Amino acid sequence: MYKKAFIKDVLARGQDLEGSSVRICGWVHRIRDLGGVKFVILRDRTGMLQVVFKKGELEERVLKEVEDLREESVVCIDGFLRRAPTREGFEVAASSLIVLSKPVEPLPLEVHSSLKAGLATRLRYRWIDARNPLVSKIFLLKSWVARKFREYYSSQGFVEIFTPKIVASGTESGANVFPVLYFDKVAYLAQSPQFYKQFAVIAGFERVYEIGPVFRAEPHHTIRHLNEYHSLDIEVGFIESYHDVMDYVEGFFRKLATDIKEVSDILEAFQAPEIRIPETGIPRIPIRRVYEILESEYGKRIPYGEDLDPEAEKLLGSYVREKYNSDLVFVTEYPWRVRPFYAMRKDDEPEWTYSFDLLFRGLEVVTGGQREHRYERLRENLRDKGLKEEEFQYYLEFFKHGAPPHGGAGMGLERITMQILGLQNIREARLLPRDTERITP
RNA sequence: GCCGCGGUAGUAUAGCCUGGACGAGUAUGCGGGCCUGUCAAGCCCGUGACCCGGGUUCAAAUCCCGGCCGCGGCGCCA
Repeated sequence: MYKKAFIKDVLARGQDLEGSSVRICGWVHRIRDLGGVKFVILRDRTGMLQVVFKKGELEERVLKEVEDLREESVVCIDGFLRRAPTREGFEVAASSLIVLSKPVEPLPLEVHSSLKAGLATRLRYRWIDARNPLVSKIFLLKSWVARKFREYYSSQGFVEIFTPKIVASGTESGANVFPVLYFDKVAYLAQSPQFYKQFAVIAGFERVYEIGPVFRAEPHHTIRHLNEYHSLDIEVGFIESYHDVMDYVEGFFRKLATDIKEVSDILEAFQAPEIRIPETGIPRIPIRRVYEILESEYGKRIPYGEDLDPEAEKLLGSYVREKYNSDLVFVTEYPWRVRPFYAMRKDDEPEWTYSFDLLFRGLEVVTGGQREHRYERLRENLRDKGLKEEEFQYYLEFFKHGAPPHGGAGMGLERITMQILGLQNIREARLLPRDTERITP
């Protein structure tokens, strides 16, 4: 290994290391060449540190080599750490330089100002864009959210599962799936692990979670949709009502809210506020009540029994922010006509379902609910939706041999990341986004 | 899928409405030079662009049509 320490760790031990020799490796962020003294700002994943090459302090030969450096050259530098009036309080007085790689052509994007470029350009040259410390922080946060997800659900007795992404049919109508050639058959990329996480519960694992890619063939042109994204999925058996599912979702968001201090540096960089959840819990408002609130508070009319549109979600977001001091709100009991066939309908009001969405700062980030686990009811639901039973035969079979009452939720990892940081476009939260036109790099 | 806006050096922009000194400006990058304490280093010299195709016109970066691409709104969703 060329590299022993990250810059952040060197700086953290600055007191102890002062005067002793260190090696740091990374990318050349900036070069300030004053002739007899040359400053190189070296950057790695964890931070930046100034390196000084000074005439009289090192061999002439090394000083010459520095003149060949370009921004984004990859180097290792040996030197000793000393105090200096830099932002970090320290600098490395270089004694030698190892050049591991040098750009073969001018950079199409400048790392330090990449955010001034258009998103299309940045994504085209994402390997350079992502070196921008602010950009990389998005993915450090995303990684953190995924880790918290695993931590939380593991601690609640959930088992991580890994389900197929090549499937025989869509989970609903099949209209928005990507077909793939599977030997001599047509298969599809999974639009959701829905059926298989239910399968896992029924197969006896009781509580399961999965982090995996999902694929949506919708030709949307918005700042909140991707054709490939990562879904945080849970499914849990032996629930008494869909409120049990919401409790588990709420538990995860509470963990995010309380542990967010671990990544406060990232939040600060984005000037993002902490996540507000009231002591009394995330409000749970039936959609029929939401219609009333929207109408009376904002004069916004949603046809009774229809889904909320993006404007309605934003309005509701600011409503709960003011009324409950909450960044989050559950909208519950969605109409049967806008929910999939596997949703459980209310016992007394079959036109409404035991389902919910979770809105985070006015954007839908989670969908969930109780599933219909009763074989005959499930068949009825299919009929009601005008779907052909044959097409869901393999799914229906799961329910023939003992299925506990269960429910679950799917959460959009990129949407959660986007909302925590206040990103303006979901593509920012995906290293290599797939959208209607973009399949490279 | 429907609708709207846009495409100028590597990057980001000015110019377009009102066609003509636009021979396309500026910043940054890139190439070169000066400089021993910079920190968005500075200063000097150089380099480099009107998306593609067609049309209107004496004349098109500018107006019109088509295509491709980009951005966004809606629908759908996480």
